[in-house]
Amino acid sequence: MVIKMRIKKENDNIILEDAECFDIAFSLDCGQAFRWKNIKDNIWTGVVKNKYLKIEQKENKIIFYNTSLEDFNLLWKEYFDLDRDYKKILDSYDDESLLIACKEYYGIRILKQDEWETVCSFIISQNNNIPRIKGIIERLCENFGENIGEGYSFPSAEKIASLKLEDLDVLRAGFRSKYILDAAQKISSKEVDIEKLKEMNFEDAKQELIRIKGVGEKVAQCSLLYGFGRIEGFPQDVWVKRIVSELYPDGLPECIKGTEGIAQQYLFHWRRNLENL
DNA sequence: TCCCAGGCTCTCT
DNA sequence: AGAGAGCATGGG
Repeated sequence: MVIKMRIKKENDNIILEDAECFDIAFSLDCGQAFRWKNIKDNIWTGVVKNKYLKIEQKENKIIFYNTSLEDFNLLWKEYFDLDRDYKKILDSYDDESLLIACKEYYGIRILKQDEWETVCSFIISQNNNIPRIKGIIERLCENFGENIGEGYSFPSAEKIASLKLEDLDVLRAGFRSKYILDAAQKISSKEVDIEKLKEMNFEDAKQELIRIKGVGEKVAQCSLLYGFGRIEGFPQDVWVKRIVSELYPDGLPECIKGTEGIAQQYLFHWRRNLENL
């Protein structure tokens, strides 16, 4: 499969030209990742694993500042899911409402985030609102992550597992702190083994994740979709449940079979923004 | 002030 | 197995 885009190196930057179906603002701010900051216009900064990135979109170009070709190929290409043909997938949809959502928010991509970070982040997301989720995660990184010069990395499961429950009070995460600690302990001890999860089928992997306290159906689906690249995941939060009951009471459209997670992300963002009008 | 947030656990039927 | 209360905290 060949995806239409051109990759150029210019000074210390990587320039991506004519990438199809890639809107960085939609992708970074549609509720799947919580650490990206919109510093101005269409410029965003964030930290993934131990790398800081400043990224800008203008016209047909996306600029990855201070990025080596090696980092682009080894990290960012996967993170932004650049080997997947989103245009082809969206073109295959034939459901009326879904097409509206896809047209309105064309360019959302499913980010391939770090597995542990995703599990932890979506544990924090439960019964919570997005500004507060971002705040808790920011405090988690500043207090327990590593200073990488510009910003902090997301702390490892091992680091969090070494802490006491009351050490997490600084997060002001409420009842979620004990879940964060349990997730860190089970993952760092490999009682829940991330590497093995990657080899499992979707249902088995989901059941493994649910062994972590504070991880239920929804958090497990989010983890698999955003952290493991399992685009067949279909997390149903309050918004998606509304969509399903309003539009698809008799079942999801056949056309999204296999790419449910991508359809879900467009529908989620669309339905959620309708409410804010 | 009150309601609610990208839910889960525990308890009671 | 299905329903409902309780949960910590703070944004709007």
